[in-house]
Amino acid sequence: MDSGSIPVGDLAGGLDLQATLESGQTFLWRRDDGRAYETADATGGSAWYYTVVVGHTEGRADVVRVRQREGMLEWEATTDADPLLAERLRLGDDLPAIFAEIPDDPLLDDAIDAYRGLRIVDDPFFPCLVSFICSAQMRVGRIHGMQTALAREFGETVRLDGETYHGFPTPDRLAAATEADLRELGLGYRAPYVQRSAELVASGEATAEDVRGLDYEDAREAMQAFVGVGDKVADCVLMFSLGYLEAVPLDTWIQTAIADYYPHCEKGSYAETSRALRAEFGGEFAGYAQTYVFHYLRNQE
DNA sequence: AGCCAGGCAAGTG
DNA sequence: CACTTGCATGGC
Repeated sequence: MDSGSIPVGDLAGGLDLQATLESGQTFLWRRDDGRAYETADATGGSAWYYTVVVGHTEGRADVVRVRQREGMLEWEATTDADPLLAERLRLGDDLPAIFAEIPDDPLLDDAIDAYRGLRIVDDPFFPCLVSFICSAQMRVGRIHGMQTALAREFGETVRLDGETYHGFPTPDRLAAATEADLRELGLGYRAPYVQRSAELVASGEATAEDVRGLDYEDAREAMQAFVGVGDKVADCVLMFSLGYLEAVPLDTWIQTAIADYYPHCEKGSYAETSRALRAEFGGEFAGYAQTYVFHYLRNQE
């Protein structure tokens, strides 16, 4: 077991680990105090979170545990987690510079003040894709539960200190699952979408490389080659895995925010409304603004 | 009991 | 192109 700590007080804009991991942008981390993961709560501030990383070390999966305490991001892992955490948590993002690009308005100011230090994540593509295919018409807590179930049933196991951990399943493994297998895990009508998209990735018929590097709106179209991916899911994967920080996923919460705060942005179609809200949120880092607003609104009664 | 949740695919006009 | 319908499931 390796360990280390990263002084996050020195980072531009700091870090709020709990908000970052529990804001519904990643479903690959679990809190090992066993508490609910549905919304942020006061006890999560120094909780341990863990994930299983597949493909970081040749020939095996790694376990990484982190917690934030006294200005440090402390980690224990079966590998050197410093570079991994810097990538996954986008510790290099200059938050003050990003906030400077986001306009001031009452909602954005409140949301950013409430969760300053929340960072967009950089998740691996396939797990992120599957997570957001599963997200359709589903609450955050249950999406998280589905990914846990997928890992438990189909993921590679890692044993450490007498505990068994499960990594996220590979495309091959989920492509080989049947729709009935996946329905048994509670995926509902999303089951065939996950299976068919896994086949596309496993066969190479559609991959992240078809999308990476395209201009944002072309990338959003290209994402829809995957089954179960429309405009909204595409935007989530683009932001949380492929680094398109201008993406503004229009989910039900954001639609409500548009109606309540930005009615002039409602243009009748996803593409036009998204474009208008992207401009309203300052363009280049509009996704950051969107993610703060989503987390903020979702945690208001 | 009904309504809702980080929507999408398929069918129709 | 826009619009409508069907789709799983658990929590409130």
